[in-house]
Order: sequence, then C-alpha cells, then structure tokens
Amino acid sequence: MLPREYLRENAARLAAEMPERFGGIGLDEYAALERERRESITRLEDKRRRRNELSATKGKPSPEVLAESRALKEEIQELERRTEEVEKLLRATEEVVPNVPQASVPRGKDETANRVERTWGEPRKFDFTPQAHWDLGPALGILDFERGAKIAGARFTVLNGAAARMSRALIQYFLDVHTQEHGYREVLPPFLVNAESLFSTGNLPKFEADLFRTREGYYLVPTAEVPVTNLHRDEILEARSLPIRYAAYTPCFRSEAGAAGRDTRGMIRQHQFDKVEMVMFARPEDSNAAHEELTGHAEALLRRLGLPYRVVALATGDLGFAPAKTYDIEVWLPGVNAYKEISSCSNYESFQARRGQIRFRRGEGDKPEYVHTLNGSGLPVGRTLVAILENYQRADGSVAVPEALRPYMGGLAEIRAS
RNA sequence: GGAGGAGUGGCCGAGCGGUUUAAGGCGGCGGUCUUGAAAACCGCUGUGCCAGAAAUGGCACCGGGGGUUCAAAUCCCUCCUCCUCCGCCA
Repeated sequence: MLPREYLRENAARLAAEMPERFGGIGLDEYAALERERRESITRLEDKRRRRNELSATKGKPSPEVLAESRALKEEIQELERRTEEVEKLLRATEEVVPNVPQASVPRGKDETANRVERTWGEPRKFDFTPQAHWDLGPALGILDFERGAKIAGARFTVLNGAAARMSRALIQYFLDVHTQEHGYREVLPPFLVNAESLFSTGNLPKFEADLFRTREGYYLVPTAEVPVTNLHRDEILEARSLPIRYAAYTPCFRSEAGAAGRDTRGMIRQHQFDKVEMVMFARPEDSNAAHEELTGHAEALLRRLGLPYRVVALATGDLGFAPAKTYDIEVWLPGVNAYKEISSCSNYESFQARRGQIRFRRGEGDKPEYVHTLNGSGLPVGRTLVAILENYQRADGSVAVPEALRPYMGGLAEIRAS
C-alpha cells in the first residue's frame, strides 16, 4: 500500500499519467473521500471528548448529565457508522492500488517496452538440432509428464532418477552458495500460510484466483517470499540488524488461473515447483543497491552453471502489482530458441512493509520507519533443470552435468538413458 | 479431537463496572550527589490517528472482532494464540 498523504496528493495525477497501471481503480474519487473521512473523524472525536468529560465525574450521574450522555451515545454511534463506512471505501481502494514504479523503470504498456540491461554468455552453437526438454526428458526416462497428469493432473510432472537427484542437488547447491558466499541465513518456513501473510506481500485480496486454498482456510505458498517476508510482520526491527538476508527453499503452488494455453508443453509452467528464494529487508536508502546486489546473486548461480542469460528491466505495463522495480533474468533455452524468464528480482520499497507493518527504528527514541523489502528467485529448480538439459545436451541424446553440480550428484558427469 | 487454565505497556506484575490520566517493580534515558563509578534520590519512558505552521491539544488502543451500559482492562458472545492433561498421529 501507499501512504495516505501521498495518495491524497497524487491519486488523480497517477491515474492520468499511467492509465496502464492506475486507471479504473477508483483513484479519481480518492481525495474527496479522504477529506470526508477526516472531517467525520474530527466531529466524532469532539463528541467522544465530551462523553469522557461527563463520565469523569465519579459516582452516580445527575439527571442532566445522564440526559446529555444518552443523546451523545446516539450521535457517537451514528458518526462511528459513517466514519467506518468511509474508511472501508478508502481501504478497498488502497488495497488494490499498485506500487509506484521508480523513475528508472521503462515506460510502456506491455513487455515490448522492457529494456535489456546486460547479456552474459553466448548461446551455444549446435552441430545438430537441439531438442526441447519435453522430448529430451522422456527419452532419457527422467521426466514423466503422462504419469504426472495421471496421478495429479495437467501441469504436474514426475521427475525420475537423475532429474529427481539433480533437483535435490540444485536446492542444496543454491542454498550453499547463498549462505556460505552471499551472506544469507537459511530458513525453512511453513508451506501453508494464512490470509494476513498473503495480504502483506500483495497476493491478496486481488489475486486469490492464483492460489490454492485448503478446506481449513490456509493457502499453499505460491513462493517462499510469502512466509519469509512475513517473518517480521508486525515487528519493529533494530536498525543495526539491517540488512537482513534470508534464503529459503520451498515448493511453490500456483493455480495459474489466467495462464490457460500459455507454456502448456513441458515443465515451464507448473502447478507445483521447487524454488530457492532470496529475501532482503533493507533501510530505504540502501534498497536500490540491495536490489542490484540481490540480482547479482541470482546471476552468479547461472554463470557458475554456465547458462547464458540476459537481465531485463520490466516496463511499467509489465511490472507486477507490488514491486517498484523488477529485473527479470532470462535464460537461453536452445529447445525453443529464445530467452525465457528464470528469475524475477524486485524492490518493493515500503509497499509490502506498510501492508505488513514491518518497521525499524534508527535509534533510541526515534519514530519507527517502514523497511524496504526485496526478493528474487535464486533460483527455481524446475526451470534451471530445463535449462541444463537443453543447454548441455549432446548429439546422442545424453546430457552433460555442469561441473559445479557434480560434487552434489555423487560425481555424476553425464545423464544417459538407462 | 476432548477437558481445564491463561493472554495487561520493552519485560515482570496488580487491577475484575465510575479518584486508572493503567498501581508497583525491572530494564532504558536524563539529572542530583561523586575525583570517577556504584548506591541512593528525582524526573522521563509505547503505537496509530485527528486538528495545528509550530508549541501543543484531542481521540483510540489492556490478544483480535462484536455486544451490554450514561460509563468497560473489568460483564457477555465469538475467534486466535499459549500452557497443562487425555485421545490420535509422521
């Protein structure tokens, strides 16, 4: 959420300047509604002050006092109703207003306006026609889409043998690099969370359709970002503890409500996948540097695995609901002859912190301030596995295991059909 | 899942319808005293919101929400969390 004072001043301007992001969500009436709220609170508090005065007299009240108190009770209840009603309307708008993009975010209505920041590595030249992972995997006997569909449904996959082992190796490898070299603390959070947690991160109330929900009202985590960011919900952190860096592995569950027909083949878009996520809490003045740093940590993994990639700054029209800025990292996939998103690294500034009341205090006696939250995939297991299979494939259909991963796979150097 | 108990300020802890502007203690900050420190003594000590240029004034908050009352930390309902015991269970 954005600060009230900010929205009061800028609501109309935002709707006019960036209709692709701020149009049609009720920002035009915001300022008037906000003024009404304050006027009604002022009147209400005046009545309450009078009531407190009257009931400050000890003992049984006189008939005159009793009469005035009774009248006040009615007036107060009426004003409370009005105030609450206006407050509700304001909240309803505030909860669905997306974050304000930073000045460095490219302007444009969709992903065609995204800006390539840098590219690493050269797409490998093949002297044969490289296969897509949905052909390679089943041929090697390590990806089983049919049985995934049978035992669960579409967009579920069974990993066998070397693919299962490589998934486990990747989780271990990512966590080791982040904790031992990048300064992150490892966390293993709950995989089910409550609605409050999803509100903080911005998944609720607007994107409930993307989530799986249990009978008991819990939600399956769509990413470790949700439980880990909420670790410090409703807390006031000490300034000297910042920045805080967490790395967490969780499975991720997404209903992919709006994604019918997109990336239907293979395991690019699944209802369930594994991911290691990086989450940071930083001081406001440090968050942009932290964002670059965190993005660099995801890139480091791809470089060590020898996977060519590029970093893209998302445009205003492609930017998600909660981030102020996002870098997508796209990995080269020979099977589809294109760069495909493998990591998304975002700076949320105080947007999530305000929703979840995540604050810090600079010094003794100072007012609490909102921290800035950041997170990024570092990295998703399934898509990384796909990238390895496609980039490291050989003419005979076998796949080399990246050097960095071999120690995590008992020295295994290649994957062959068995 | 069943039975019982409990949630009060940074922490401990009193209060169980109207001198509570939440007693008292601990911790923290400032001061007096002291060559310095300790002890002792004195003062201060949260969050959000409204009005105001500010000084300041006001309102709300005793786990969350709702109710009763002229008046609620205190009474009622409901939910959540924790503790003890029983049952079940990886």
